[in-house]
Amino acid sequence: MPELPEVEVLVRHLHPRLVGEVIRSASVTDRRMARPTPPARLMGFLNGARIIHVQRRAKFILFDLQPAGSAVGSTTRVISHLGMTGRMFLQPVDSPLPRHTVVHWEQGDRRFVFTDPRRFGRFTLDDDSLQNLGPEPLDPDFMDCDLQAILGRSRQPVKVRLMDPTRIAGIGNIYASEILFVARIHPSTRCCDLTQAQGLRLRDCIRKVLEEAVRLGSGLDLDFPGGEPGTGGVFYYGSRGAKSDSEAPEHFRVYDREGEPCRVCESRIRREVEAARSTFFCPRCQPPPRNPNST
DNA sequence: ATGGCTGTTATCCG
DNA sequence: CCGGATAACAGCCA
Repeated sequence: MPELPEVEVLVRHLHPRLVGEVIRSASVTDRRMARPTPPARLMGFLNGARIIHVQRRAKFILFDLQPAGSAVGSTTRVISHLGMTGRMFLQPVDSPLPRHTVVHWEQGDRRFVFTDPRRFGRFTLDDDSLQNLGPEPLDPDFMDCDLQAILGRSRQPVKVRLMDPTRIAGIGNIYASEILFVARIHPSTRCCDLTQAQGLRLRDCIRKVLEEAVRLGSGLDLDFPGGEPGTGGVFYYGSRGAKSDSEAPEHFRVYDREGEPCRVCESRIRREVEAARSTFFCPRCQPPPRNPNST
């Protein structure tokens, strides 16, 4: 369940371990992940390339590579996405290749591995997905943006729009619910009915909730003793997928807590479906919007 | 055991 | 153009 915070934590983990390394024996085993780039072309770029930079944009992970034999300063960018089930980690080169490995290479004495059982992810040279992304919630100037203007005067529920990457980058299904709870805004509130105060509060809560999640995730050890997640540390720190509390440092406020007591007022958390996605909220802390015509 | 649910996003419709 | 539905897929849980 990688959303912005998980991807941010992963990138902070990978950056110092990858930058400066030279890629050997790269293999891209799934052409759907690489589409529309032919896997052979991608492997050609990877082999012998030096990793110059690893960064996050929205939920995308960008690898800037200096291909073998090319001048210093000329880089090629690989755009990757974890989809719903993607994982990236390093393992000893003599470890068995995990199931569902879609990309792997050797660097130094370790192997970089990208696994994705559901194969909703990407690993490609095609940068189209980067063209229409909204502002980054963790950028300093995000706190100056006019969120009401960004969301627009749409009748669409605010929860659905929060998850629209062309409006704001990086908010997925889990954090959309979490953010609206902290902002005390009902998820089905139409964007056009948001008050100015709600717009300001929502912007501040987006930042606050995502920053907090990054901070929680930053304490995790992503070096897995056996070379594979689940054998030691953890990558996903959501409520699903965690085998124990120690593997789930994050306690969601509302997500996946239907029927459980609100941590603020003890009302039962409710689940509703917006645009075919589960949405969780507290009916008391997040009252439905008053009909704007009634006053 | 079967079927319904799941993190994302691109693409298809009306 | 907008918004809703669907598809891509495997695993997990009831």
